[in-house]
Amino acid sequence: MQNRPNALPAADGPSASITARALGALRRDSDGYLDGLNPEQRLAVETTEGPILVLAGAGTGKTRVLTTRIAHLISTGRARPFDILAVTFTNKAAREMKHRIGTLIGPAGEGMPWLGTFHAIGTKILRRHAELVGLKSDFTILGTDDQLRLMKQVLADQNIDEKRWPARSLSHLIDGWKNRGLTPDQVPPGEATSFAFGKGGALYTAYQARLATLNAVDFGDLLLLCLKLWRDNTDILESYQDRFRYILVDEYQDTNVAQYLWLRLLAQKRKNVACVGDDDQSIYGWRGAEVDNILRFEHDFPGATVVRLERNYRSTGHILAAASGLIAKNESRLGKTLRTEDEPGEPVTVTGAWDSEEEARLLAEAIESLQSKKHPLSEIAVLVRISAQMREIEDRFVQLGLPYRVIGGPRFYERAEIRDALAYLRVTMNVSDDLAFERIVNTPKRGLGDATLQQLHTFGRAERVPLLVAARRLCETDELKPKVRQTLRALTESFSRWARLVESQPHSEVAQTILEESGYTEMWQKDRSADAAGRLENLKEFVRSMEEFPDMAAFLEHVSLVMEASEAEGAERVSLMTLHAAKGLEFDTVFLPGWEDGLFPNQRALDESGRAGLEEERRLAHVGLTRARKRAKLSFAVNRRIHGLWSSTIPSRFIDELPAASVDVVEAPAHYSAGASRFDRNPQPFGSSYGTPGWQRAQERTQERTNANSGGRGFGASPGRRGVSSGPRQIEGELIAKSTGTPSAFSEGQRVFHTKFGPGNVAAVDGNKLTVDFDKAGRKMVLESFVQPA
DNA sequence: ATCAACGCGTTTTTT
DNA sequence: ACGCGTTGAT
Repeated sequence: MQNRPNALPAADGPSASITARALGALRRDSDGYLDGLNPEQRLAVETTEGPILVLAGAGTGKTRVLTTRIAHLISTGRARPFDILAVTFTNKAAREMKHRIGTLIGPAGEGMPWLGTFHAIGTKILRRHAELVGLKSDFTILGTDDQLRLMKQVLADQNIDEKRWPARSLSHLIDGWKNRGLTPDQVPPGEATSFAFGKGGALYTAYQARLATLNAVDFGDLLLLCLKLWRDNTDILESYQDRFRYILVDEYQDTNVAQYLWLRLLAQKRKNVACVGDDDQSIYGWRGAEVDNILRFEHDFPGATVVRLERNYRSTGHILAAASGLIAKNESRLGKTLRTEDEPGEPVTVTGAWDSEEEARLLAEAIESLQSKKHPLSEIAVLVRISAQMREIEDRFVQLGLPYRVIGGPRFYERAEIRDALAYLRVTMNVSDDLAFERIVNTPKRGLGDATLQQLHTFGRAERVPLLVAARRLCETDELKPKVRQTLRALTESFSRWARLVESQPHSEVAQTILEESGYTEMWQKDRSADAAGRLENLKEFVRSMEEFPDMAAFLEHVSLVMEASEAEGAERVSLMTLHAAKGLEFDTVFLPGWEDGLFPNQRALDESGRAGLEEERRLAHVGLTRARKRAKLSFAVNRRIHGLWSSTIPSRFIDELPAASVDVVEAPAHYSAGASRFDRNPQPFGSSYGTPGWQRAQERTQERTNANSGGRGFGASPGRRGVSSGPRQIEGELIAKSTGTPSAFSEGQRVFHTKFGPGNVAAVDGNKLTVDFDKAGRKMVLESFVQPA
């Protein structure tokens, strides 16, 4: 261990004098914020000088260390709030940190101007020096959708077939380069040729040029342009190096190369950089995170102190043992062993189900049983590998009337109506926001179609003016048809009027006016589809949320960086989310369904990234297990529908990797059971027995304990055939009826549901065509395959 | 302009 | 299977 207390002379000159530290110690005692830290945590807080890596295992008090460290720096007088740079990945994490610092040292922590996400801080820096990287300081930040639209334009400009070379791929490619800190001229020649017959690099250049003319940046640029700024202007770099006396980084294992370079440039001079993270929780490799950054820390920052936080304050012994045993199978890790002083608690359970539907049912039943034992639903979570698993589980919850909420669903600001509303505001605030203008020029429909837009583009490009200005000018000419000219003039005049309104009225009222006068609200009011009401609701919430900001510009800035919904908390509900969304959360009871090879570990991760992919999947499993305080319940299904096809699956290899002593195999209720062999990892008929790995031994152990009958052998039914062992259930009848496809499954007067038109009654049947009177949409002729019996 | 039919992709998700 | 965006017919 190279950990040493910071009793050695501080390399940093007189600022850390003995008296200063003695005074600090004095204040420290009175504040008492160090009380209750364990020795490792304390070391992590008090080692203020020089590079330090804090390896904080799950539930070891990571955030506490981070916030206490900041409090310590401030209250010992080593730094003032604005001397500290503290970066996080998500706005949520930044908010939480601000809040906790506030409770720790009171209002003194309020003014931490440099606590925020990489992107927020990058934005702040770029706005100050925009002209040095070819921007104006009021540049717009493009979201993913704008980025894609721009990408399409670039491809069209270069006459590249978008079918063959989709904009999405190009977007990925360029994002990948930006994640690695590469500007167009730095892209390795071999890679630049990999898209559209060698045009990859040229397209990147063209895309950047388009961004520049729009005075816009994408998310990657927020970091990349900082790098450029600092490399080209050493004096500015130095001013930031001096400004940030202490640097703290949260979730260091999630940093990508660009972020690493960004940090390294800033930390180079003072080297007071504290990175907190956990290599065992690195689960974002697929979006550019480099586990290597954390694995290489000691190499990158020679003489770094490494502190391991291994005492877990969250989970019981069995849960921790299961998680530790599993993660120990990974080779690329720095190595930590979590320990707890908590009791062993309940073993982790493993349950096999015949199919995913039975799995969902067992899961819901287990939750109901917990509920009846007075376990709060808010302390129960279901964590799935992929979102597609959610549907069946939700169906079950809905049937049982179990209240649940999905965490990390479609984000508020990504909803179409919100993006439309934002586009109106953006154009109002900035006439040259062409992308926003294009989005709403014909929303609601005003008869301004492609042809008109094309004209605007041509004119705008020729005159080098934004689309809105082009529209204004074109209205002065005779080049437009009278009708088009009139609507277009009305629109441009509206925007001018709204822009003036911004000067004189509260911004949320202006927004309200814009939405009404533009006909946007009306568009949704007229819309009879099922979700229109929800959209109007969202718009209302959107306008309301603006009031929290001083002005329109501040609001737009916030929105472009913060893509989160403010969801009502605290309701008594089960939480349902992906494993990724669960990072950082904890619950008393955690259900982990779908532990099957191919699903988890995910086949695609395996195919694309091989061993590294498997290890990342294993880390994901580790993250899942360590979310649980008291109970972790794994399950798998032996049959699952994948892309619509039923296929048989085998239990996840991760199950075998769990330490048997901490795992209980739980039988599904008897009437569904086809015998113990349901758990065979090789579910061919008459189960050819390949190895009989550890977890079956665990099963035997349980069987002894529960005296269960283990008489079965093989499946008795071919894997594809359903319903043999799962008992009579109505759902299956329905499925069979659907798949056998009788010609006239519907009859007059029947109640049906159409995905677009909602519920209605069948008025007439004609072969596979139905005439339906919909409750909201009126009488329509629809194909049978578009409706379901309701 | 609207709606049905066709085709495609389909892990995870933040900023 | 399913949900999407795009195409093609009215």
